[in-house]
Amino acid sequence: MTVATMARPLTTPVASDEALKADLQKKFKYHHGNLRDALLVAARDLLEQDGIEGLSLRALAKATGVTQAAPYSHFRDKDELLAAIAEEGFQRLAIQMAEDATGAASTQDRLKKLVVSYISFAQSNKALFQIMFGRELSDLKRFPTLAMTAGKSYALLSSALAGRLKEGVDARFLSVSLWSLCHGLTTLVIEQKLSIDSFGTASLEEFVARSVDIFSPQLA
Amino acid sequence: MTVATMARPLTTPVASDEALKADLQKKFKYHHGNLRDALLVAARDLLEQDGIEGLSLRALAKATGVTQAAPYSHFRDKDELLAAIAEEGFQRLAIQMAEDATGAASTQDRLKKLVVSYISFAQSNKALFQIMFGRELSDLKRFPTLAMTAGKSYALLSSALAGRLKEGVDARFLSVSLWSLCHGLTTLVIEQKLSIDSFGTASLEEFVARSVDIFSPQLA
DNA sequence: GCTGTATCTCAACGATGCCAAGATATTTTT
DNA sequence: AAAAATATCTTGGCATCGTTGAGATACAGC
Repeated sequence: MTVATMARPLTTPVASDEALKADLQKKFKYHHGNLRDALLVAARDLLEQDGIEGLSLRALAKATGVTQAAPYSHFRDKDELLAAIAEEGFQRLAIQMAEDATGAASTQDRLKKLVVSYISFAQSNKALFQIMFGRELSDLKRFPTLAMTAGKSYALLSSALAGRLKEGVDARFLSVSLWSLCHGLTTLVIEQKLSIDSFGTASLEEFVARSVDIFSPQLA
Repeated sequence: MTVATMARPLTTPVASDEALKADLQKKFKYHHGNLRDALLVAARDLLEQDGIEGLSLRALAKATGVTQAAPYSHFRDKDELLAAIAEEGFQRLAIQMAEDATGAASTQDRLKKLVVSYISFAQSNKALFQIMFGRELSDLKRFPTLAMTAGKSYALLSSALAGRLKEGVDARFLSVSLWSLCHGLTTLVIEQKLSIDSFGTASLEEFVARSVDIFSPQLA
């Protein structure tokens, strides 16, 4: 949350909520003046409130005080909007992970912190995470920058492992393996396929710690 | 595929495609006679052809030669249909996994075969798998049998580990951990978040084998 | 100031999930 | 066997959604 407002160098820059609100206070103009950003901000709010189902272009238009067709001046279709949202999400995820993992004592510790951060992000941004990794973005080829941005969080995991592996261990194999565990646990928790009662906030960290420990013998 | 036609003791029994086709050949009656099953079969076909987006109640109605509102005599809403589809999917998944893992030489071998079976199922039934584990089924409380059936495939993994752990290793922890890795890898592959070029059909099995080997030190 | 472009409104299309009322077949009851 | 009750399907319609085309209005560059 604060992460996003603090970190401004996004490829899809979004005005802070405060500045945006001031923008909306301006006397009504035929031209909104900042509709694209307003839509993205409204989308973030709508996602938090009503989840992924509540996010419709019409609802977004109404939230920004504009007619249904207006968004189409800034996004070719809904997918393009979702791609923008997802890309911002990937940026925030990578930033939060990097932040949360600073000052790690060891490679293992860094891995644990990265994974916990990943899961935490998903938990506090469930709908956003679903957009980022769901099947709403069908044509990945349409949004080439998306895949690149999405790779940043994986790169954090991957580079945390690089050069710290026991001889003979394939780096790519191990990082994909760990990412799979991380991502699988996340989606299962988010989608409530795991009885969460056995994972309190604290015990989830412990779970991650023990999981990463399984990978430790592969490290130098 | 053949698994489903061979194994008939499903909680939601579905007539075989052949028998169903014969059913449809019958002279048209005002009462369809077997609409519920026909809808589920048509849904399976539609899912394979057009994916999850193409699966609409209206398309299903048209496919079974019936008007839009007819399905509502058998399913309260779309979610109830999806739940039935998902439940059948979970049954098939568990059956296939059990089949594919028979005759395993060791615990490790059995685990590998179970995981590979899981991924294979998802690959050859992408849309179905998405329904099973996606967010379409919002209210899990509405379909209490679903969670139970869904647990069967996990139970296979879990019981393959039971009693074969090194002393001091928590069974639940390890099975959830392995399942997370399995499920995460699956969704990432399915959703094309992993560059698949590095995973041929053969090399994916090898990847799974190596992943399971990471867990081996935890086994007795 | 004029022109061109970007932005937004208006009205509409087709598709979707869903529902109420009625018609028709099947089952149950008498 | 006749009648009543129920299950199943049709008809017509509602609201919502993404999307589009035509036109109005503001803005930018000349």
